[in-house]
Amino acid sequence: MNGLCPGFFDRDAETVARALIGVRMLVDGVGGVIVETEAYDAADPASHSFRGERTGNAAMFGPVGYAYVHRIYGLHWCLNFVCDKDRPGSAVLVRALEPSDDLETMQRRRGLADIQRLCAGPGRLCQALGIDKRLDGLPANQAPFALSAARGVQPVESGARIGISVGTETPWRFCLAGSRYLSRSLGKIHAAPARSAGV
DNA sequence: CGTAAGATATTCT
DNA sequence: GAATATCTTACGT
Repeated sequence: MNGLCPGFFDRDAETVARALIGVRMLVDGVGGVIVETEAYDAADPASHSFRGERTGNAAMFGPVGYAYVHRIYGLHWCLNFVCDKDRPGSAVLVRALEPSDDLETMQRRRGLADIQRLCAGPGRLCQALGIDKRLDGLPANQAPFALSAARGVQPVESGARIGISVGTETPWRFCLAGSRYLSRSLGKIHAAPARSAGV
């Protein structure tokens, strides 16, 4: 069952990113409460949709409410939900959640006992929940996904996004205020470390 | 707490 | 063939 209202993902990326804070997300019964998200849209140079539709990001231009899963740095998975039915190419990246359901499975997959860091980051979250390419293009309101609405209004703080080299001035990162399960605390982000790959 | 290094799928030239 | 990337972990201070 899905506790989110029908038009939840119809709205713009910023609104959806904010609304996702406090939502409980499970994949095959494993997961927790979302505490950190980031918004992206087609006008955003940091977004995968910025250069238009390409092979691999088709889900981002598909119907809203679907998952867009991709690999980053060749090693880690990232989970997004497509949103904004009037502006194709918008999505919300799920960056961190507070583990609550089936902790043992997540700890086993991560090989880590520390609850605070189990899902504190996009790659960690995906590893803990077993998210991979199989889930790319699947609807968020069907198995294995299970999303249930947040209880009441959540205190949300916004700040600069992480891990991108452009568009860093857009404060489209959203966190549950005071949560201990964030990937990084707000305000402590030193601007664009960026490129340094090869020597 | 900060800086540095690692390792690979996908995309572009 | 080369460059890029919505990170993570490890280690030095």
